[in-house]
Amino acid sequence: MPRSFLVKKHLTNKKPDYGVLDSKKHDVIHIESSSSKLKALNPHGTLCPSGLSSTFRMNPISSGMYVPPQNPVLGLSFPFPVTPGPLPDPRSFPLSQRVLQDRSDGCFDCQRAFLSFSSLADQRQCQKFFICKFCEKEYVSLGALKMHIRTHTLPCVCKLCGKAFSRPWLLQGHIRTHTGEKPFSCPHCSRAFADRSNLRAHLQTHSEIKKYQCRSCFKTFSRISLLSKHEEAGCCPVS
DNA sequence: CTGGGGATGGGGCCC
DNA sequence: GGGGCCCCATCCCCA
Repeated sequence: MPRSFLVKKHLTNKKPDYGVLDSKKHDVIHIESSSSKLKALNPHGTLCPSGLSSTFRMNPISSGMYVPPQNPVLGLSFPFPVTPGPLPDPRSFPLSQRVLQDRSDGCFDCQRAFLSFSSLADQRQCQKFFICKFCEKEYVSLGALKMHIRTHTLPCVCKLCGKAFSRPWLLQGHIRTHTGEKPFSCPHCSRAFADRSNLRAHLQTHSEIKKYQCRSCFKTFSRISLLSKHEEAGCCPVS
């Protein structure tokens, strides 16, 4: 359920070793482009001896993508599309790749590796990140991090069954499963729900035109999950 | 297999 | 900065 633009998630299964990062600041590699040519620079701005040919290799799985060897500090790879001429705006990348682009937009004051194109160098900015000590997720604000940490500490405990939740209102919703309280009523039928989101999903069942439509057969569905199942069944091959 | 309800998770926004 | 709420998403289960 990757939805947030704030949380930084690791694209690869291998997580970065921040301890190593802290101790080997000088090993961070800065990768730049010159037109369509790529070169690897060290933090001092000088060309890495290995140069492009030994720094990048073609991804055997995804043609058209260059996948550099894992960053020696972060243990991460930085895949990005290869396009001759002007390089694309990273914001146009799929979110999964944009996360890595965002991650790379730090500076050496932050002791973070970064990956950028020279055409976008002026867009680079110093940006602090707040890292969860439990799972290493990164957040752009301390408040967001504190909120996230609650998902680990689970401070809200149900007195009736002992189940713990990260937020008071999650506990409140859970308590309704004990009390049977259903404050959210459907205006079209007699049904009532304990959760507003579930009422919203229910309201879709009253609508002739559902929110989610198949691109192939134009059949509509009340939930994205139902549409996904429909597409996976083969009605709407992904173009 | 499909559609829908129940329960829950998590980031964002507002006060 | 914290709490409450919103919205979206997902998983599980059942008819």
